[in-house]
Amino acid sequence: MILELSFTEENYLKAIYHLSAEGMENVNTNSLAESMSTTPASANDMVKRLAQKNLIGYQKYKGATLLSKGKKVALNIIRKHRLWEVFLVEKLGFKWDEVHEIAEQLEHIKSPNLIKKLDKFLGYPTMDPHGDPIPDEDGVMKETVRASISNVAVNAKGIVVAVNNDDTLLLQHLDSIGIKLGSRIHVIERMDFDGSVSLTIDDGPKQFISKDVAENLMITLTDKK
Amino acid sequence: MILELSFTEENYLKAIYHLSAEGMENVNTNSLAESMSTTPASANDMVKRLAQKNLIGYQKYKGATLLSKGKKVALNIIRKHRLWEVFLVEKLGFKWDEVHEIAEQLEHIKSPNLIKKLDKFLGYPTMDPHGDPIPDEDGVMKETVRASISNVAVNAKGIVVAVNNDDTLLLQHLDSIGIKLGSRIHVIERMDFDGSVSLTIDDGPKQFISKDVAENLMITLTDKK
DNA sequence: ATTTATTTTTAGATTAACCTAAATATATTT
DNA sequence: AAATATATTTAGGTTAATCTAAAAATAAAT
Repeated sequence: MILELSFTEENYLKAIYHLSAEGMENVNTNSLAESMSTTPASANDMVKRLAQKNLIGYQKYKGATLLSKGKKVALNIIRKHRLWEVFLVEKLGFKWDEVHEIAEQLEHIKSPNLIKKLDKFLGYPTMDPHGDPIPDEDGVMKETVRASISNVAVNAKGIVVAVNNDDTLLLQHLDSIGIKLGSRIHVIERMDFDGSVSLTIDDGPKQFISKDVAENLMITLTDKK
Repeated sequence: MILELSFTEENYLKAIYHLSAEGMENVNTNSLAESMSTTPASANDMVKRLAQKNLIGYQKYKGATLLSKGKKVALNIIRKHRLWEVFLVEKLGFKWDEVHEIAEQLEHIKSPNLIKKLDKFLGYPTMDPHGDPIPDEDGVMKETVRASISNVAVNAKGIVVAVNNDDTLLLQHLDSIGIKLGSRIHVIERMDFDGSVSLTIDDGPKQFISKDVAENLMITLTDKK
């Protein structure tokens, strides 16, 4: 049987997934309603509907949990969302912080073939522009590791997700060499004697940063397995 | 005021546009219902709704016509549809006859900025993979001219929309040199003494076709103005 | 010019997704 | 363990988009 879900149903499943991932064992009605910007009554209606379709488990007053079917749907939506974000940033030139809204729409386009081809077109990325991992077709995500550039292996690729220091001079320096949140980093070499690092930023020319800068730059990378 | 239309409303406006373009002065309820694969009662409901929003003109028993506001919306949807089709074919490698369904979904994504950037990414195309013209941001379409390759100017670019002959040998020949409906043709040279033509197919290597073949191949091209 | 056929409209229902307000459970305090 | 607070559910209603069946208007045919 082909499972035809509405945009709303898909969004609820996604919200339940995210709340679960944040540690909520049983997703309660109020959190879900808040996360969906709606009323508890509406969320409750939807929870009943999704439970009846065997996408989530639910008992009165006990909250909701994704069942395998629902989890698969949620991860597929997240996969689509993140792939589209990569497309918007890398192909269309959007900034990493402009793409969420648009991806929220694109994630509901129904065509497995489209996503296969998009994935290929993008070079099978494993991470979105925010540094979050992209689930594969079976819903499997590579673990995301967050580390300072001074600690990652040579040849590592990752995305800048934080700067551990709000020193104006550092921020200005980063700006001048073109590093910002969302920048794609490829670490090329680390000099032993002073800990400085050579790397590329968004596939640009090779650049050098000092140990001091490297230590303050956090990137996420996807670990094998 | 920001005009927020549902997918359904957008689809009805598009259908009314297409029926009008096919020569129907006042779009009647039955045709509209058929074109939307729904009942006359439903089409009638929607016509009333669209008329109330000043998108179409409508009088009982007299059918519907697009008003300027509605026409603008319709042309914008068509613009988005056709740009997405170009993307699907040229960037993702879909066949020209596989993209309609997906573009029907993508055309409803709301983000003017997205379409601007997509248009740029695609190199500001003026024609979709079926040879239909793409309206610009103001809803203006270049006229589409349909002509045999033996008649078009040297340097013309167009899309194969018909083969004026169903001779099996011709069709096999076209197949062997890689010409099919939807192929992008760039005419490079025409030899005066025998009427043969050199051209590229989908930006491939230069190829030659005889006068006989050229005469039977119809392409569309967009005319200046 | 009636009759017949077709088209269009209305009336009345249904379903998904929402809402508010009230009722009921569960949790937390005292 | 009562009382109070919070969370959850139910009851009842709304709107968009659909439907079927019947009524009304227009068009076509005899």
